[in-house]
Amino acid sequence: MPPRGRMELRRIEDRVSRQVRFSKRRAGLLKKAFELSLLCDAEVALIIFSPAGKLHEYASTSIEDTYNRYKQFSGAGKTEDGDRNINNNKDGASSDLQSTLSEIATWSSKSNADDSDANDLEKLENLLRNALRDTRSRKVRDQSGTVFLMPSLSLSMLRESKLW
Amino acid sequence: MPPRGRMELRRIEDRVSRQVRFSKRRAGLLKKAFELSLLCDAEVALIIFSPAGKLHEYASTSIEDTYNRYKQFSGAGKTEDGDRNINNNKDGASSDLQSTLSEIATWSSKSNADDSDANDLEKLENLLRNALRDTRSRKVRDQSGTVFLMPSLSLSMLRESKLW
DNA sequence: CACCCTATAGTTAGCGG
DNA sequence: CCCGCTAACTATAGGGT
Repeated sequence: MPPRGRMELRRIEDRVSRQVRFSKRRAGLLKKAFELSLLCDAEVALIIFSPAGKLHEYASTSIEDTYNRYKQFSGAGKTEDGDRNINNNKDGASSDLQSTLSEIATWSSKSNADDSDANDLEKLENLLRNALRDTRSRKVRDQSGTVFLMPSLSLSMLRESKLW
Repeated sequence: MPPRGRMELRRIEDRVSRQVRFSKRRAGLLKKAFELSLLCDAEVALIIFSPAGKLHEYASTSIEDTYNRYKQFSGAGKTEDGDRNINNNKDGASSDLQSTLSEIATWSSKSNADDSDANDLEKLENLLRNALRDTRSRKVRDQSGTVFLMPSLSLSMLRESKLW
């Protein structure tokens, strides 16, 4: 019944309606931002001020960090490519564990893990999950160039366990 | 064909697929951000760094202005309470999480995660598993099977998430 | 503001160019 | 990367509680 006609793309005049729409769309936007960062391994920072002046935010790492990175970027040329691969690996996946661990390190340094809200907790959980998966799937090459998988615990095994 | 099965809410492993999805979802997110600001007269700032490190942004006014407004705000009228009680542990398990995270942080700072041997990797894996277990122990399931988090701040988003 | 509900507009995964 | 396509999923307007 609702989205029956096409939505008009212009400011909603009715204050009540505008506020309601804001709440719903804000939630949707935050969710999308979260999904983008998680699914695509992107760094996202989102700041929203409601028409009433209330602050809402989302950050895959932290608003400050991302803003600083933004400033550096826009200050220099925007054409530079990946600056996140400190140790330039050929397969790219190798640096993921490292960056994930860095995120966890940053997270833990916030030192409020015990009082975190649902958002933060979920974020942490995903970081841990990713890191765990990376440790398991990590490929290692010995001197002869042979590739083998690092240790233990298969995914299916973990999935069956009570941990998951 | 397209979204045939349900989307799994976790990092996309395939690099090509991840990049493609990033492009599409980035466009969608930017559009949503624009619509929110226009329809609801909200001030929105959005910064996105692609997994490859490329910058994308949207701002209803300007990134700088909105960030400055954000900085003034942070500390005052935020909707979430900050980390004022750093040492407010509710139980013993909480501090375990914290200390585990610290270990992981230390571990990551060794900066050779990619080249570590099997023993170290296994150690890391155990740390991650413990931390993950701790985060999960905070989740509660009611009689209807609905899952929610102990530290409140309800999030319908989380409830609908396929992560749980 | 929170939720719930429903019909429908909008978004998008996976492919092919 | 962009563009198009289609099926299938998601977000959401409007209304009620």
